[in-house]
Amino acid sequence: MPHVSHLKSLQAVEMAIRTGSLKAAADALGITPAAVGQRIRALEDYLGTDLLLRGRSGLQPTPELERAMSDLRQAFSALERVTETLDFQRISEIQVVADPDWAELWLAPRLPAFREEHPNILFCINGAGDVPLRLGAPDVRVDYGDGRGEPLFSDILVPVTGLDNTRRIADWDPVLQMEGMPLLHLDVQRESPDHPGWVEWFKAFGHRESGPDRGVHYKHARIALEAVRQNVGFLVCGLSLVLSDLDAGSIVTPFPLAQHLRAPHPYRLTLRADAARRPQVQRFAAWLKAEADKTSQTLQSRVLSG
Amino acid sequence: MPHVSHLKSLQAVEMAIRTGSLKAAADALGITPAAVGQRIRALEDYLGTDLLLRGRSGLQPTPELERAMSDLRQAFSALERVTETLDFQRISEIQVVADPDWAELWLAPRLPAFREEHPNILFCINGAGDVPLRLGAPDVRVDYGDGRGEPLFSDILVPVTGLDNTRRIADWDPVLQMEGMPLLHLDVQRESPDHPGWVEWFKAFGHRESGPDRGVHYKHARIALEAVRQNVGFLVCGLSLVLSDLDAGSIVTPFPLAQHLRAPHPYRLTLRADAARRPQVQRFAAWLKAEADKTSQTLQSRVLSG
DNA sequence: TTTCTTGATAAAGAATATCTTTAGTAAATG
DNA sequence: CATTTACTAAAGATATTCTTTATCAAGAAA
Repeated sequence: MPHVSHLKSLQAVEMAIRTGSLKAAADALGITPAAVGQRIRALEDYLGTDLLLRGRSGLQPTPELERAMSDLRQAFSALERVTETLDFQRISEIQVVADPDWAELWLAPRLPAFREEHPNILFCINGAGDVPLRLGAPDVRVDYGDGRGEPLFSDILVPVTGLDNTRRIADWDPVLQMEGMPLLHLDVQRESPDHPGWVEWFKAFGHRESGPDRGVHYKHARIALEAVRQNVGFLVCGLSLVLSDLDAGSIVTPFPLAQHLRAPHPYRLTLRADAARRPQVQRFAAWLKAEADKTSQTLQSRVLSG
Repeated sequence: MPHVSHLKSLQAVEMAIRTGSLKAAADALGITPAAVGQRIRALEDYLGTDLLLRGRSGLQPTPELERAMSDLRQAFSALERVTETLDFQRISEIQVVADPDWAELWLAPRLPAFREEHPNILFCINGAGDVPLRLGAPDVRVDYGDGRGEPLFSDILVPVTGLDNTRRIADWDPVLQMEGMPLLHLDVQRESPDHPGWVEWFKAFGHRESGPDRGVHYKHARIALEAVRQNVGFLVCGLSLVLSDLDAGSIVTPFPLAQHLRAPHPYRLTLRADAARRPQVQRFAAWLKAEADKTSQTLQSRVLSG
């Protein structure tokens, strides 16, 4: 019983004939043209026969190969059905627990792009999503802090406000511009030194001397930002969480971005050891890191340019 | 267009189902059971689904795999037809030019074993064989001498004779036992100092003082050995060329093998650069070297043990 | 039961196969 | 002609794939 060898070579040959050129085959297979050529030549060497006529602009099977082409096509079309069948069934869910503000304001707007590419992957994020919460440790955690876990990115904290409020600043004291302005805070900003807020910002950059901790406190950044959009007041907030608002113009940064505080800690990613083996989780993690890198870049350039 | 990945894993899965066990699949594929398990698990990990139920004494496809099995079988049966078609066409001939005595007496008796394993490889050895001689340099050369080429083995030269002649020795002069005995020679032994014969042997070990170069001269060792078998006389000959005769008892070595001459040169193998790329030639060369090594071993142990 | 055998699995390192890179060639195109 | 395009060659880097070795579990035999 002759067992089949040179599977990848056969695949390359089939693809080369199907697409009509090594380059096109290479693209289809996600490798370089040189690699396709090598695969094919390996088989040709093994057989001691040429298989492809590399004619001018276009490939042709030699008579030897021609006799096998029908079965070859059939084989790979069957294999494609196999992978399609298997892939289709490969539903997978990922349980995510993350810092609530980050999940709502950074992850949520980015996730649809990932889900479009991976419709088989279902999510449960902080208990809500496609699938119900499961007991036990989540597959993926993203926490703000100095614990373990791979850093994703470190945020930049800046004052933000609604469109109308910027004008109000201009009308007031040119030095202590924020004096008397309505301040908004997050609960964590008074509860934890890891979350700098107005108090720290005024200390660093001035603009106000009295009652830096006065004003409304919100539990969730999303709610606070909603208030900001409605010109309720001024909030110190992670720049990464309002990038789309800034682009849309629904929120503005009233001060130069050079006047910012660095978040004391990064957001950190941890995978449950068990889950880290699943390719779906690996892909999600890789995507998270890539997106986080993009955000890092964006934060950098924003701070530098304005 | 989803291109097919994990080809080898799919092959392993198909074979495992077909044969009913990882071990059997491993044998069929010519690898170890552990490797089969790894291939399969790689795919299972990738998909995030189990594919095989490793039940007690027998494998079963999971429902997920079951849905793909039909196409999977079809794919690999088509691939087997492909390789059969291609393999069938893969006739290949190897042109060999070699020392005639070596070719007739060493290569010829060993070659059938190789040809059994490689029925697609046809030979033309010194102009004769499956296929006619072709013009130009041969694919493989085996020469005796000090030229270029990889040494195969160095021969050991000893006196040989037919069964009946051994008794005659015992009847004669206990010191100069060979005095008066009929000597056989090869043409090359008088024409070339690279081929020691009786003259050199007597000089080294005694047993005769007069007319060491007297007697019949043969062109081919094969003919000379035929005469030896018929008790025509005594011949100094490469031990490697008479191993099967010694085993069969049709020829004997009348003196202790310790009384031997070393051939001044080894047999040497050279491949035409062009031909060396062909896998068939590579396999033949590898086989030659392996057989030569065996012969080396055999010569060693014979000389030492008796 | 205990012991032996067989088949499957895990981990680690070795051996290959495979890919990318870089450079170079020949045909097609402007 | 000069340029582009597709393919090829060689070398080194990277990954996969395999073997080895040891262990485990289950069934067969003592």
